[in-house]
Amino acid sequence: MNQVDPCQSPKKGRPLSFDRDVALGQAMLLFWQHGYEATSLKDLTSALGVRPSSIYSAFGDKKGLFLEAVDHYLSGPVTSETIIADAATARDAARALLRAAAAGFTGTDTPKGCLLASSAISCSDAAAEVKEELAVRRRAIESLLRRRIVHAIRSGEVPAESDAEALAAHTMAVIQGMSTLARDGAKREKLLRLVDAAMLAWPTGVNDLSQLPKRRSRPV
Amino acid sequence: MNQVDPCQSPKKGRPLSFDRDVALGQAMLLFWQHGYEATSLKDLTSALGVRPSSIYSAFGDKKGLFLEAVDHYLSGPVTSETIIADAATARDAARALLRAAAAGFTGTDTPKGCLLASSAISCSDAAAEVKEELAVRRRAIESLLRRRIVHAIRSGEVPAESDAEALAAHTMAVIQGMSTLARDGAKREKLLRLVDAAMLAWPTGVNDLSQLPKRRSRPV
DNA sequence: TTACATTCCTAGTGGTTGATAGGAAAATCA
DNA sequence: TGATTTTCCTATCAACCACTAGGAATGTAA
Repeated sequence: MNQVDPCQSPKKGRPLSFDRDVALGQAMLLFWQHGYEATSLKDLTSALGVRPSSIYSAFGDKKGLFLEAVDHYLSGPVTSETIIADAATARDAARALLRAAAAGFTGTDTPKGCLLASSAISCSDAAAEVKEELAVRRRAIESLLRRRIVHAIRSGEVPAESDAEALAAHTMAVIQGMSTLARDGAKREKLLRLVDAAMLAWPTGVNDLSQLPKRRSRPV
Repeated sequence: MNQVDPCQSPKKGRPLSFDRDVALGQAMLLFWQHGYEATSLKDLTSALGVRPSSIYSAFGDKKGLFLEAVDHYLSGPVTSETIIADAATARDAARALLRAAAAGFTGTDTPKGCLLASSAISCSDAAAEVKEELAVRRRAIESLLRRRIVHAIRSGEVPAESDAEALAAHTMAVIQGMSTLARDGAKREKLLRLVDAAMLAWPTGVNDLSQLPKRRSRPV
């Protein structure tokens, strides 16, 4: 109780010589490009301009730095969660996710592909925990999308005979596959056409509310 | 000229103490599970029961062993090439590829996922050549499928307004995405339903010859 | 039996890995 | 100023990495 925000009262000892968020951004880019295990401490110290002991005192160990870099990657104004929550329909949610992925995986000033999808697909036994942490985050996005589709089926927005789990898994598979295609050199325009092809897997019947005229906010 | 098959005339020196194909199979399983860089020479020598010097004299170096293991992985009675060539339609080719992937990525006595899709997605600069070799093989499969679809469009089997490149890329993305899903624990039954969902992206109009009665081999 | 060709085994190479010990430096607080 | 707290820098650790030199072992050919 009576605990003050430590960010308002300056700490006592020697201040950090580097910006923690900037360092995380640099580390994120390195892990994004080369993956978790292939990014060495030497790579990190060189890019961040920070000595090893400072990294260890600030982030614990390499795994801690990586997981914070992943959170840095997943944070931001637009996330999978906000995309799914803000979409008008479940189908729009999937399409928005796919389009955001196509764009994000082919940025001009970032590595190609997806950090979440490519940085620890295969690894040594020593990095098994890191791999599982990424899997947890991937499954969380898939689960969120699946629940959105289930809700859409219950409300009649999506035909009842649709397979929510399969639709969500298909969307996630396309996202992760696009990461590899982007790393292999696929251009953004190709990925966007891939997205259009993938979206044909979604039912567009009479039950698709997005095809119907909008209901007025106040009934007449 | 007058060169005899060296396999028929036994070589002179001390014979190999191990079966080369068996060793390749073991190496393939290790690379399949842990990827290229995370599989160490120690792992290989332990599993293969072969000393380092023997590995290097037989396969050159780690990269040579890996690439031969990849060829071992891609060889076999059923390959992507045979699947695409044997399919009745382009749509059947894609579906057969996807189903074979779903089954192959969830084998009970093999690692989960796809060696081609997971063993060198991200790597250090030292392994860039290996990564590119895998990308070449992935692109070859995609190119084969795309040409099959282009041919199908020209023959009227697939609607003319279809995007062959996008359909092929979508199929490859789903395959690579299923590899990650399988590694994350997805069961075969789930992947097969994912395949059914993905195949809904294919046009099934009046131009789909697979929906029409088969033409007799001899015209009446 | 001898010569030769090839492989195997032992023991190591230099280099890199992630991580750390110990003391100097830089800030606040009294 | 002097005490305290925290971080930074130098130097280094043991373990592991892919890889190899050199000689013993094991086969064929004459």
